[in-house]
Amino acid sequence: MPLVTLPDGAQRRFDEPVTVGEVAAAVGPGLAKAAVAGEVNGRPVDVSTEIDHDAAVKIFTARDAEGLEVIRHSTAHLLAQAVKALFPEAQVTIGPVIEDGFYYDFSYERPFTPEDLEAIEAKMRELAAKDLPVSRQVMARDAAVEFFRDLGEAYKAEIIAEIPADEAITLYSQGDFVDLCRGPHVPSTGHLKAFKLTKVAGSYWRGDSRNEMLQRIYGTAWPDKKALKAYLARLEEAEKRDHRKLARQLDLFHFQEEAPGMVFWHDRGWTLYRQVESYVRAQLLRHGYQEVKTPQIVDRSLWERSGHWENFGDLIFTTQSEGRDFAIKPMNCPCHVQIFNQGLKSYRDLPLRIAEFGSCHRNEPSGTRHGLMRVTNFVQDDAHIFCTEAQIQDEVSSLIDLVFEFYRDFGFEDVLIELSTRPEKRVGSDELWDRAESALHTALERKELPWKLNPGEGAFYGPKVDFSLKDSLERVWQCGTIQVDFSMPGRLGAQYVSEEGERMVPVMLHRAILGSLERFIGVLIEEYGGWFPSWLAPVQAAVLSITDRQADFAREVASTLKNQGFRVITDLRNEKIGLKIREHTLQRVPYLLIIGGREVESHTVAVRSRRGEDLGALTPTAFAEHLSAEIASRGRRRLED
RNA sequence: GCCCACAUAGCUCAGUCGGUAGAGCACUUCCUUGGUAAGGAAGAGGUCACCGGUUCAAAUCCGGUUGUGGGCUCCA
Repeated sequence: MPLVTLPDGAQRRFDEPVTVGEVAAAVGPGLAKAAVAGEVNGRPVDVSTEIDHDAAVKIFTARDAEGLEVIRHSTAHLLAQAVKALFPEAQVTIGPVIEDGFYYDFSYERPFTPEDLEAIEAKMRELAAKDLPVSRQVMARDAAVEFFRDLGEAYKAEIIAEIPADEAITLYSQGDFVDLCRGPHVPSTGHLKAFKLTKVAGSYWRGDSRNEMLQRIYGTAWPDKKALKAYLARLEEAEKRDHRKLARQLDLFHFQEEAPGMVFWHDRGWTLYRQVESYVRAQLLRHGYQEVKTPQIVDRSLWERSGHWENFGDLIFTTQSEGRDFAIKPMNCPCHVQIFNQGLKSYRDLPLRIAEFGSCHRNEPSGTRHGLMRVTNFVQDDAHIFCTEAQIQDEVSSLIDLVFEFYRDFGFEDVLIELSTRPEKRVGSDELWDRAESALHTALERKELPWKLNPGEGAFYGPKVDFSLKDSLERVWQCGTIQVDFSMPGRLGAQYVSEEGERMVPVMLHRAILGSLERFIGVLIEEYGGWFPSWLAPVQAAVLSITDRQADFAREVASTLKNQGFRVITDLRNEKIGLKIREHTLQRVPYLLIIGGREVESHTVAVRSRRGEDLGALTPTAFAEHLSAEIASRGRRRLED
């Protein structure tokens, strides 16, 4: 006699065990038809799952996040079914749900072509239209291994063989296709109505580059056609914000073949870069940092002592001169230790914060470069904090605050935090790692921020907390990082004299907040879609004349504003005002100051925002005051408001 | 490094079956001095990424290299 409690608190008693689908039917026929999965006492289940005890039951449709996830998962199975139907030799491996969709990895003798993809998608539609029932069955592990081995599915058999022997395995089948799966799944393929295969790619079996390459097919799935269309439109919009595309349109920077992964910054891009740099520099001053500059090329022996040569030797650019081997600096920390090592330090000097806009070169594996996001030559807003073990907690804690202050000032709210712990290949004793990891862990816990654990992903010298931001296509890029390092100061001979007069080895915190200025600016460009707030905009105002007769006054207004430190250009060309407005608006210049006969007469400028708003006539002084206030508030207050 | 795709004028792109290349915008010159998102006319502009092969003939077919894009792996 199960008593079923629904999410709204309503209860229903059934005389006999019922399925989730029957519960849905009891609520209403519409729900029964739309149900794709359910939840019994918090456990995700199929619509066909039987309930024989009192239980809290939820029923999911395509409109629920949980239901959509089931749809995507089931669409991945549909994809596998279609591939097996068209390419019987292909072997299935795994097919998880990801953001906005799913993928499935296949082992096949050749890569799938775009034409294959079309054929597969057509087959998927055909199978969905047949509305094949999806059924679940339980099998003993060993039997399941044998079952898949007989089918010639070596990968599936390998996966199952790793599940404990006493665990029962669930299999889902639709038509003649059977797959290992925890479920739940939609009751029948007819529930899969809006999907599209998006791309083919290679991927390694078990994500290990030593393994064979599989063929991965990506797809997206939605509750209905309208949502699918909206998603595709959103993708298209996001592509317009691609920083590489905007770089060309806004004349920010370029790359060329002769210097792969190294930026040629144009005037406007470099202006943006300098604004970001000035912001950081001002913050360094406020927060007790020294700013230093260290050499670009340093004898290889220093990198051998620091351990970088051993760990990253193949990625370090080198150069020889007069029989000496130099490394082109791949990072700044060993150099900062050299500065620390000059003169004997006292515990009174700690914490000592050494910052640098450090230009680094790394010969990244080909295939990893990506616009500004992953480059060969980049500048870190790097700093190393030398401190005692007792000071770690406070330093890390204020660093986390600082990271969030920076990101907020640039307009980022969506920050992902990860704690990465000791990797297999590392230096330092386990006891040191315990202390370093717990320092970061405690700091995060005290902030009560959401964060994710990344076991084994730390640097070779210490654990780290990473802060990541997303680009326009929701790709995640690591920007900020805070790392605790008990090893390198000792390796490189850093010491200070303690209160007791003993020589001690300091702890070193590595930290970057923006990460690389290149990457950060890449994300920044996409975040704003090129519509930078005035404090960052490469050009803050353009003075446009209507005819030649206003040229002198226009020049005068521009030079007055420039003398006050504003970034202003003039456009005195013999062109119609409409064309000038169009061009500077497309360049996203925040304010257009238009000068015709009337303005010359009244000593004003007609102000137009890049959004097309007419802000009326202002004297140059009044405009300057407004713009100053807007810049000082970092865009939180706009002249247009 | 691995898998797939791509590389044609400054930009965005077309170029069929292998027969020495085309558009729009931008650029230059001239006309136009026009009040809030494209005024008009004319002109110039290409070793079809690079190297090699097949062919009477290659932007086009084949191989390689480099770069770029989408993923995978990596990222101190």
